[in-house]
Amino acid sequence: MSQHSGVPPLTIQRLPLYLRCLIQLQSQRVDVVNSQRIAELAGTNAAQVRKDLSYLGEFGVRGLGYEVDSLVVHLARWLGLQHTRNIAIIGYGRLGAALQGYGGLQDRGFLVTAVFDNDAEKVGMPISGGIVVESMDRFAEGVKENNIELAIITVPASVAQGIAETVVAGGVKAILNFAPQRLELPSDVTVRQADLAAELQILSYHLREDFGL
Amino acid sequence: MSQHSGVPPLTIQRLPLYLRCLIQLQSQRVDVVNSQRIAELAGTNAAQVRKDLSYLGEFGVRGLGYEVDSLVVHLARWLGLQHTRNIAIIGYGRLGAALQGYGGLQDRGFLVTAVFDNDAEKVGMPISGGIVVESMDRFAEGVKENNIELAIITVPASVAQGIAETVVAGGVKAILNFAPQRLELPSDVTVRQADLAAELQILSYHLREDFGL
DNA sequence: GCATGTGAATGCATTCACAGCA
DNA sequence: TGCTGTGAATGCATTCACATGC
Repeated sequence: MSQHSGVPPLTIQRLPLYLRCLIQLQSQRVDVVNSQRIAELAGTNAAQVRKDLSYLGEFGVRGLGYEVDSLVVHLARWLGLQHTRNIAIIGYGRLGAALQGYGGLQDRGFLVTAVFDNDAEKVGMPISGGIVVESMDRFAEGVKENNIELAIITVPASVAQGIAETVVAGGVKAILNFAPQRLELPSDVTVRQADLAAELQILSYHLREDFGL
Repeated sequence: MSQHSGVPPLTIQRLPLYLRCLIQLQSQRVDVVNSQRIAELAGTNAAQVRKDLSYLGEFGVRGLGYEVDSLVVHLARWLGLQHTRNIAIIGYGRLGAALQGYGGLQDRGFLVTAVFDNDAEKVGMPISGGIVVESMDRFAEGVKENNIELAIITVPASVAQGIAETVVAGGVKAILNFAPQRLELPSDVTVRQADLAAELQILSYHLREDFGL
C-alpha cells in the first residue's frame, strides 16, 4: 500500500510507540533493524509491525530490514511532527501545572506556549517558561498570538463542555481532555480522552476475585 | 449471556464510562433508563450498550429499560469496586504530587495511601493526607501495612522497568504506568500505559495537512 | 538466504434486525 | 406497544504463509 490515507485507527495508535522505540535504537547507534526486533521493543509481533508500516509506504529493504534514521523521519512526517506544535493548557490546577512543567513534551515535539484559567487569583500569575496565566476571555487572541494547535483541558468535569466549546470557537481542532466528561463537539475536532479513574477501574476489574455476582 | 468471564476487552474498557454516566443519572434522580439514552450520554449506540451489558447478565426489563440504581451496583461489582482500593504512587515529582492531590480518585473508589520516591531530599517529607514519602527500599512493607493493590508509576522512563520489577516483587498486580516505556512483566500483572506524548502525537496526526510524504 | 510486503484466512467487534417478553 | 437480549451479518484487525526482490 502507499502513502495515501486510509490508515486504520489502531495502526495510528501504534505509530507513536514505534517512533519511540526507533528513537531509542538511534540513541544506541543501531542503523538497521528488522520487524522482529521492533516488535520485541514495542511489545507486538513482526507481522503486525510490517503490516502497520506498509500502510505508510514501502520503507524496508527485503532481506535486510528498515533503515532506522529514515524510518524515524518517515514516521515523524506521517504523524505531522516535522515542526514543533504549540499547546495551550486550560486549567492551572495541580495537574495543569504538572503538565506545564513536564519535560517529556518538549522532547517529543510539543511546547506549552500558553496557560489559561478562569480563577481570578491565578490570572496574571507569571509561571515558568515566561508564561503568564490568562483568562479564558482571551483564549482566541492567545491562540493566534502563540500559534496554538492543540489544547489540553484539565478543568473540573462540570465546566469541561463549556470550556471545550470556547476552545473550538478559538479555532483549535485537537483536544486532549483530562476531565471525566464526554465532550460533544463538531466532527472536524479530534478529542482524546485521558480518564485516570477509568484506567484504574479497568485495572480494578482485573483484580477481582473472578466471580462477581 | 450470563455472569461468567469472557467479557471482550473493549467492552471492559467501556464499563467505566457507562458507570460514570449512570452515576450522573442517579444524581439527577432518574431511576429508569433505556439503552438509547445511555448510548447518547456515553457517545455510542444503543445496540452496543445492550450487547455490552448482556455480557454481564440480564439486568434490563423488556419494554422498559434498566433500573439505574441496580445497574450501578452491578457494574461496580463487576469492576471490583465494592470496596475502596488503595493505591501507591511511585515518583513524587510534579505529576505524582498532582495525582496524589487529585480528588477525582476518592470519588471513584480509589485512595492514595502511600507515596514512594528514591530521592533522598524527598524521603521522610510529610505530605497531605497524613502521608510521608518513603524510599522504595520499604516498598514491600508499605504494601502490606497499607493494603495496597494498585501502583501508579510516575518515574523517568530510564528507571521505570526496574521500579516496576520492585513493585511486582512487592506483590502488586496492577500498574498504571505514566513513564513512556514499555514494561516487560509477568503475565499475571496487568499494566495500563498512560503516555501523554503519544496521545498528543495521535492528535498531531489528525492535524496534518493530509499529504505527508 | 533472508526479511519485506501482501493476499488470504482467521478471529474480534460492531451493527442489524427481530423474536420474546413486560 | 416498547425495549431488551441475541443470533446472524457485516466490517475491522490480526495473523498466517508465501511470492517477491535484494
